[in-house]
Amino acid sequence: MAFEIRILPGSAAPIFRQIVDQVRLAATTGQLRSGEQLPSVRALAERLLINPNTVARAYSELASDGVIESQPGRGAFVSASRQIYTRPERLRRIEPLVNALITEGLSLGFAVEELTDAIRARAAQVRGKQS
Amino acid sequence: MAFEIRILPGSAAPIFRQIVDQVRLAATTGQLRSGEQLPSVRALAERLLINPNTVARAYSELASDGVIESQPGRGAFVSASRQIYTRPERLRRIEPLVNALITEGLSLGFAVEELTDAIRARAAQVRGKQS
Amino acid sequence: MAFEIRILPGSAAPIFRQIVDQVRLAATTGQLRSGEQLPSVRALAERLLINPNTVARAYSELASDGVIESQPGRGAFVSASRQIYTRPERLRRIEPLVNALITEGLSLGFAVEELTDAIRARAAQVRGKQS
Amino acid sequence: MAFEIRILPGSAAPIFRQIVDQVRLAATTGQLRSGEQLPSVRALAERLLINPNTVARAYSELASDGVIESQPGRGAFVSASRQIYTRPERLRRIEPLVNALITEGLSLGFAVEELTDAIRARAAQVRGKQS
DNA sequence: GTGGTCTAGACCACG
DNA sequence: GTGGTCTAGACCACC
Repeated sequence: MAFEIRILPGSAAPIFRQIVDQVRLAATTGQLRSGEQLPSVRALAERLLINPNTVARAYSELASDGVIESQPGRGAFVSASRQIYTRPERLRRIEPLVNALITEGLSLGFAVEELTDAIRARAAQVRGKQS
Repeated sequence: MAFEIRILPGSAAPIFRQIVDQVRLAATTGQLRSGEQLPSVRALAERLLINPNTVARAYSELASDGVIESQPGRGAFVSASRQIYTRPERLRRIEPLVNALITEGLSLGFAVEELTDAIRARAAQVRGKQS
Repeated sequence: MAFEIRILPGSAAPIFRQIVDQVRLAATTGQLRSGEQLPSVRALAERLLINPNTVARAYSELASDGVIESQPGRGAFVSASRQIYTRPERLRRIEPLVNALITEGLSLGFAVEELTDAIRARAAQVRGKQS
Repeated sequence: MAFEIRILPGSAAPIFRQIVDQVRLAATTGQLRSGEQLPSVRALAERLLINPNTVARAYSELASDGVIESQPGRGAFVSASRQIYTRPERLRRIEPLVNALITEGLSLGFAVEELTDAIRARAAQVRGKQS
């Protein structure tokens, strides 16, 4: 598997959130294929040197979001990809992040073009990892 | 004053952060002019039905960010706008918001162009409030 | 750790400011190394016999100044040192202290050379603590 | 009189402190001569557009410091200049300002030479006003 | 255990 | 009246 979950120790984001985000993104971009098996809670916790509860919480959130399916005793598997949110719901979910970027960005003195450029650059980076 | 601070009770953002963000954005877009006086700590607390300490904390953060100047015994006033952070620091501060938008946006199934369009649209809205 | 925060009860400086200044200076001189963990909010409050909120406020200011990074649930750690303010902003921040020293110093009858000597002597002392 | 007290409205220093400092400095540098009469409390308050209580407080502090002598009904006069503090006392009084400048200056990334240069430059400015 | 936020209420300096 | 500081005590999210 080319896909490796990584925890950034200096990050402000909580560890369980980092795991959730990485798996969700990988599943969306195709880095993780539908049906693929994730490492077990215990194995991942050991590899990342973190508390198993933290991994369990991440998997639980992923399962309730429909990204993975946990089959007790067998493991966790990537779900068949599907749009789970309607377009209005997706807009509702992205809006606060757009607002935060605008507020912080303009206050820091960035031009709108600099922000959109940064988005494109970062997106290219992320997509580049796609296998 | 056309400018009114509003607290959204259901918001994930803490109250003091909502105040800071609204004042910063208003100062950036020119809705609040340099030299203009803000409502007093106690007055704003009363209007928003929150504790004066919460407002004081917001004002204190705005002062250390150079957005306002607090003059004990006199009041709080909007500063002349200036760039206080170095470019690397500004990039460092905007980066997590760019990452969050990309991660969440792509996971939700948005195309990169949809995200940059949303940024531009929201920025135009915000700038439109400028008096 | 050779580094010990101390509160001077008779000092004009507020408690949270004394903490901020001591940590900032220690981080600058290398007495506190990048990555090093600070005492927890509660532990330091207990040791200094002050309210945890006061320590929390000091840590929060240090974090927004880029001196430390607070990781909820993990602790507070010294950041890699970096220049976060533009040169005009740095001058703006040092100016009132220069003015205060000049005004008070000359009024007390010190010659300018005596003041610069005192600066150099004190700086040497401070740097000497470097490990 | 070449000497004019000026209040900087944007300054963080309290108004009474600004008055005290300017008078003390002027008396030390000879801009105000021994025996010279100061404006009356009411007159100064009117000219500076501030509360008479504030001027009265400044004069009272100056009088208790021996810089001026208030003669009820006649006005306030600059005292004969004299060293009122012993050298150890003068050092004791200047020390916290030296420490503050070092702490803030080094934390901001200034070199010691930059600080002493700033002191010299500012002192030259102040002395230049001398009549 | 960790840090973060909020409330309530007190006291101070300044104008 | 203004803002600034501190205490006490509560609740939350995260590990």
